[in-house]
Amino acid sequence: MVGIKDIAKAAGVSVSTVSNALNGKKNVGEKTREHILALCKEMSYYPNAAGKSLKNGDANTILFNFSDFDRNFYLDIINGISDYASDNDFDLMICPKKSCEKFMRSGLTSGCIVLDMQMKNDLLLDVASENYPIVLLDRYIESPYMKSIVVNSYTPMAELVQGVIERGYKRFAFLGGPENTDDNKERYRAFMDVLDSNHINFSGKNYYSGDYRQKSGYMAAKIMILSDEVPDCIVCANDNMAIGAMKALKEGGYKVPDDVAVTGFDNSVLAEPMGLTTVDIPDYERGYMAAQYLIENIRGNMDTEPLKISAKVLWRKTVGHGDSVKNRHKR
Amino acid sequence: MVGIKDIAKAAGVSVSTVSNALNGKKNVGEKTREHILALCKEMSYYPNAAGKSLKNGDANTILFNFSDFDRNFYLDIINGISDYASDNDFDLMICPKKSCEKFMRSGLTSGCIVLDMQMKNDLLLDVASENYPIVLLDRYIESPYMKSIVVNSYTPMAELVQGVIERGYKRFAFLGGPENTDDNKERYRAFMDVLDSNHINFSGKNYYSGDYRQKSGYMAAKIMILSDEVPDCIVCANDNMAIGAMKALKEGGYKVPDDVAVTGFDNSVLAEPMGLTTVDIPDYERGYMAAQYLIENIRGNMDTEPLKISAKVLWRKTVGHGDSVKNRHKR
DNA sequence: TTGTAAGCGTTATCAA
DNA sequence: TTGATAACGCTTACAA
Repeated sequence: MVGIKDIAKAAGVSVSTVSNALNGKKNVGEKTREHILALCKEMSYYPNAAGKSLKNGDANTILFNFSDFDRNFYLDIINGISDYASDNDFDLMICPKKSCEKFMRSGLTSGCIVLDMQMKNDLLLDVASENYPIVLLDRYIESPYMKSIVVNSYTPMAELVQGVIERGYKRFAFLGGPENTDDNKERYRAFMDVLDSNHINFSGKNYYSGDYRQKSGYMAAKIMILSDEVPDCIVCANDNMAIGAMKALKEGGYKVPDDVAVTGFDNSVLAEPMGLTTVDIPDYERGYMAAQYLIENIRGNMDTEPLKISAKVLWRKTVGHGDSVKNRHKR
Repeated sequence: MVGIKDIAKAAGVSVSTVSNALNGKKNVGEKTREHILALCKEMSYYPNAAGKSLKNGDANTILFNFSDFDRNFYLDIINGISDYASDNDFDLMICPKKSCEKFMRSGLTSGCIVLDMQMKNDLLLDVASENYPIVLLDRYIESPYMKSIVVNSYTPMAELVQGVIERGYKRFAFLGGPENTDDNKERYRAFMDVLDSNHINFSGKNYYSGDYRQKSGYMAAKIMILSDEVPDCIVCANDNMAIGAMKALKEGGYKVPDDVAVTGFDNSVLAEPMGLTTVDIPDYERGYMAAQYLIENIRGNMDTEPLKISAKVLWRKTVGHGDSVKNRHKR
């Protein structure tokens, strides 16, 4: 691999002059600079990042960590991060969980955006520091070096459930995600609060526990059908599970929304074409913001005030009018 | 950041002993080793990757490059790569186009899997070398240092079109992807060949050019409708465009498959829930294989024989029986 | 079994 | 305007 030395030799100057030329320092003659730059291009020289980072510790690279490959909104988030980072001359590295700790601690990156429940709190608390700020998505950890960006799930979920009730639906099931995640808890809390304030009873056996994947939604709905406990409306903690549930309902001969209404959360790529009523989370935007805060924090303007962003209910055709459901019960 | 020196000082030994202990060299006393390892854990020491890679050039990291954030099968591919890499003690770095060249040339990675049409041939030819093998997905470049893994689109597309014809469909439109991509060319070629061998005429005005995104499929179908050129069957070069086309058809009051049949390609997450007839490409598997070949090539067992992998037609409900379409024409 | 020292590619300091 | 040199954190001969 061609290094700075080779360029120096070819140009007949010292390595420091080459380095200065490349980094836009002004202590180098115009002619020399041009000559050097031309040579670099010609010999296709690229600075070795390891040497660079070793010397000045400054990586100008941010890390994004994720690992649940089923949740395809990641691509939008990455897109947002990527845009902001490259506008600010930061490189972006993306890592699945397995390699992530290494890259966080290796000095190759100057900060990290974390969206992965598998990353343990202890680890993050240990890694985060003055010189290695972290931005958390969908999660909160108290630390002077971590900023949280969390979607306010409560408000839109409350609006959604209230709207469903107003449309005449009465008997609910809730299909939850992983129980340890903050977003699932919040979505469920909103659901319960609205039912309470409408004096609608909800018994624990109508809570079904899933993992945000289609299959778990499918299984949950299968169980409802087999045990003859199909409700008026299945409120799901995300779209994937809602899609899974719809599939099972269809197989079981139930019509959505005539027999059962279904709601999701996320507005994933599937939601719009399937007509799923759901909540839209601005993924590109939160990726962009995450990168923005991270880079500011790296630059020393530490801001770790937790941030809530808002999301919007999208009414689509998987929720109709409860009346039709009532008719079903009558017959 | 705690470095090897700090550990050495704390353990009362030299840095080389620490290094030897960490790298499992046998010239270290049992007691010393244990003591050192314990200290590393305690002080949460992690080797600095820059120093390491600078010294021995050997990064044990592979790079995956992509950038079209709309194509969500990437996640499956990444999953496959990630699994093979971590089973073989390689780290995985993922990069959008913008940062990719830097990471290829930085010495931080020892090889790259490329799935991004925006990466120019010239660049790849320049980067690839004995010490930096590349695996290309969906693309072929002649080079002693690059291996291609390409999906055989021809056979399944031919099978698909033949099947559609046998079901009674006669008038076709083709909705193509980016014209410069090999996979689009091959899909179109198969389509044409089968039409030819069935003596079905196809006029150029029924070729619509898209970019693999939903919107372009939507626009194309809108145009068909507005110009009253709706065919019996729209064969699309990928699923996204097929979904877009279906949306436009629906809005225009056309029923799939009763009025028009639609086929896709990719078996994306959308295909199954929407009942789209398509071709399934084993994404996880090809990611896995790409990682496998790349790592073998890095290890010096260079194999650059281009590889074709096969894909399978999945018949679903967006293709019915051409008879119903014929009825429509009669009325 | 352990320590010393050189060197990987870069940049910063200081001297020429 | 340029060049020599030290330093970054690590590994590896080689010496002790």
